[in-house]
Amino acid sequence: MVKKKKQQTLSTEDKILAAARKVFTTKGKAAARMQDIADEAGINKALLHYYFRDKNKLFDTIFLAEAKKFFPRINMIFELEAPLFEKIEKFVAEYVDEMRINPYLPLFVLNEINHDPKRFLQKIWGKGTMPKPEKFLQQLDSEIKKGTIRKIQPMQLLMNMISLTIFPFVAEPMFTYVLRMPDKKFDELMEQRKVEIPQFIIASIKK
Amino acid sequence: MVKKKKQQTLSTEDKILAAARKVFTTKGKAAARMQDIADEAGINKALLHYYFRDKNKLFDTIFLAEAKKFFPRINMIFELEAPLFEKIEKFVAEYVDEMRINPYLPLFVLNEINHDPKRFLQKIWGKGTMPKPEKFLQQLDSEIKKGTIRKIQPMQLLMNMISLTIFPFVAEPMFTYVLRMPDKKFDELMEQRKVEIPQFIIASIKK
DNA sequence: ATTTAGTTTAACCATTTGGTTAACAAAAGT
DNA sequence: ACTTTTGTTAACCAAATGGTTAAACTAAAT
Repeated sequence: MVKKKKQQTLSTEDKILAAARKVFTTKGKAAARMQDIADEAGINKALLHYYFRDKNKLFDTIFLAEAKKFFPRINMIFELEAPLFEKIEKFVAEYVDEMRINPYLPLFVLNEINHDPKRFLQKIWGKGTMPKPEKFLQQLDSEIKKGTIRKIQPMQLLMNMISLTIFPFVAEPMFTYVLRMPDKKFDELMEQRKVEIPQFIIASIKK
Repeated sequence: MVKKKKQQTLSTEDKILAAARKVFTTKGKAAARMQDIADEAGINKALLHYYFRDKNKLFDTIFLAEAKKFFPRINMIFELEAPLFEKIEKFVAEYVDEMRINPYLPLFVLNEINHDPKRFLQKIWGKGTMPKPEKFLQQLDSEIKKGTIRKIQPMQLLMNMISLTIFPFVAEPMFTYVLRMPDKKFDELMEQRKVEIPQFIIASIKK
C-alpha cells in the first residue's frame, strides 16, 4: 500500500498545481503529459479535468503564476524612486535571489513567450499594467547630462543590465557542462554576481 | 540551345531539411509535427520516413547542424591567438552577425539542451572537441597581473561577455514588446551592439 | 437515517500522431 | 529490352493522448 507523506496536508488543488508546475517547467508545455501531472500529483487523470477543464487552462494558470514571479522584477526598476547606482544594485540583487530559488524560470517563460508572443504577453499585462521604461531611460539621460556617467545609449545600458543578470540562468546547463562546474559552484558564482554585476556596470559608466 | 543548370530546384532531402529546420526551430521538438514538416516541404509524410527513419533521427540532424552554428563561436574565443581586447571585439562581432541571421538559434539550442543536457551536450562534443576555456582564463589572469586590466574573476568576466552578446536574442520577443520596438529597430540595436558591447566591457576593466 | 453536494475513480471514447505497407513511377544498370 | 534500384504516394495501423462519463465514495446538512 502506498503511503502518502507530507502531501496529505496539501489540498488536491494545491497538489495539482505543484505537480503541473514541476512538469510544465521541466518539460515545456508541448512535451508535458496530463498523465505525468496526474502521476506526479498522485491522483487520477480525470481529477485534473475536474479541477482544471483542460490542458490549456491548467497551463495558463501555471504560466501566469510563474510569469508574475519573473516580470515584476523588471518593472521594479522602472517604478522605483532611487539614485541610479542604488537602483542597479537593488535590481540585480533581488533578481538573482529570485532566480537562485527558481533557476528554471527565465528559460521557461522566455521560451513559451517565444512560441506565441501575442498570446502570452497580452495575458500577462492585460491592460494598463505594462512596464513603462520611460522614466528609467530618462533618469539615465539626465545622469549623462549631469556628467555623473559617461555617454551611453540608455536602451543599450538597460539591455546590458538585464542580460548580465538573467542570462546565466538561461544557460546554466551549458555553463556547468562546458566549464565543468558542479551545481554548487555555479550557485556560488551566482551569489557573487549580486555584487559583481553592479560593480562591473558602474565601473564601466561612472565618470 | 541554352543549357539549364542541373537541380535548379532543391533536392528532396534539402527541402526536407529546410522544412524541418523551420518547424523545429519555431515550435520546438515536442510541438513539431511530422505532418507540418511534410506540408512545409511539399511532400508526402511517408517520404520523411524514407529519408530520415524517424522523428528523433531527423531532429538530431537538425539540432546538430544548428548547434554547430552556435557553439564554434564560443570555442573561437578560447582558441584564438590575439590580444585580449581584440579577442573580445572579434567574438562579439562574429557572434552578433551570426545571430542576426538566425535570431531563433540561441533559444532553440539552449532550450533543447535544457530538456536533456547529457544527451545533447555529449552529442555535440563527442570526445575531445569540447571547448577548453583554460587558455582564455589564464590570459585574463595574466593581464590582471600585468596590470592592464583591473582585478576581476576571469570566470565572471567570461560570463559577462557571453551574456551581453547572446541574451538579447533569447529575449527578443520580450524586448520588442515591452520596449514597443519594431523588428527593424531591434535589428539596428543589435548591429550597434557590435561596438557597444566591447566598449562597455573594456571601459569597465581597462586600467 | 437520509439526502445532498462535492470529490474521486475506472473505464471508455475520439482524435492526433508517429510510423508502416503495398503499390507504383522513374532512373539506373545490365 | 528488361531487371533492379531508388523515389514517391495513398491508405492504413497501433499507440499515445486529451478529454468524457457514469458510477462510487465521503462528509457534511437536513
